[in-house]
Amino acid sequence: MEERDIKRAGLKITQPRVKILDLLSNSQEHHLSAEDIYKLLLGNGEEIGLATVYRVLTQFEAAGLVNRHHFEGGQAVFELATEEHHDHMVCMKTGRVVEFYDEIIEQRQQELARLHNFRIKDHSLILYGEFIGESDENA
Amino acid sequence: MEERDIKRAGLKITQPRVKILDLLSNSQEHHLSAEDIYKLLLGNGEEIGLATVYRVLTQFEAAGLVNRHHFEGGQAVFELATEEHHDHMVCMKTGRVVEFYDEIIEQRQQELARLHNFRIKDHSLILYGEFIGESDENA
DNA sequence: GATTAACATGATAAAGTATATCATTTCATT
DNA sequence: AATGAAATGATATACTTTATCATGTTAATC
Ligand SMILES: [Zn+2]
Ligand SMILES: [Zn+2]
Ligand SMILES: [Zn+2]
Ligand SMILES: [Zn+2]
Repeated sequence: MEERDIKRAGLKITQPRVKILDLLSNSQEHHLSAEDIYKLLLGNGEEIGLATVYRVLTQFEAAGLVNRHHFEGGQAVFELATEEHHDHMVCMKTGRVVEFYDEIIEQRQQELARLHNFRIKDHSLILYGEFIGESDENA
Repeated sequence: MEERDIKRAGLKITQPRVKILDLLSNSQEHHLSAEDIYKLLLGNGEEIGLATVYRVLTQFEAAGLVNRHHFEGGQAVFELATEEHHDHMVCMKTGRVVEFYDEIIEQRQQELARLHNFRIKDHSLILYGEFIGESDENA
């Protein structure tokens, strides 16, 4: 994701938009809440408003540049939409997020939808638990 | 679910608790938000406070009497925990909720967890879309 | 490069969902 | 019925997100 993509979305290339896209592209943990992004940017010495972060993320989502997920814990998290579709395992101790994709599950969803005369537009599969043998020291 | 279950949970049998349990037991749509419950009870002429509804639902959840789900749309919804585990399809037009259970998906989740050294404590699978050939007249 | 109109930002207000507080009421035991 | 413990409900507060709007920025045009 780069400036090209912002323009392609019909949005002006502004500092806040570029900064947010850069952060999502380069951050180690790439599932970030709006507030995470806001604080990380402030920590980097950038000037940005929280309202702008929320607004831009919503615009990016509408443009298909980012995906929004509702993990438990109040705040939605965002990630770049560069990767293929995947679902998530979330560690309840450390907050660590691992992505996975399983063709069998995806196909069964379609099959179940068909059985119920349902057309799937989107879905959310989140496994909550913990990684075995992992401490929560860096939670 | 009945008064017996409230007592079993170590809670006093009070009017608000009984009313909420009755509503969840007898309501046509049994996935209700705290505010749904509050307004339905008020509509029935019952006197109850919104804070009590939230408090009681949280207690019921902790006691395993109800399950909480985070469908999209801000408010969490609750349902009695009498049924076996199931997942949900949610119509984005009408709000209609259909429950399903698929052994293959459940087993694949376990398998994927094993592959990632993950112990599943809980999971959430929600399919969003629409039921084919259904209008949104009573959305 | 300057002009300019449209667009974007950010401080703040406001909305929406849920929890905390606490004086009063209800429950359940004696 | 008396009584202490627990629960209620009005309200305040917390928390996440969106709306408002004066000001600042972008990008197209000259
Ligand atoms: Zn999936
Ligand atoms: Zn992801
Ligand atoms: Zn399931
Ligand atoms: Zn259900």
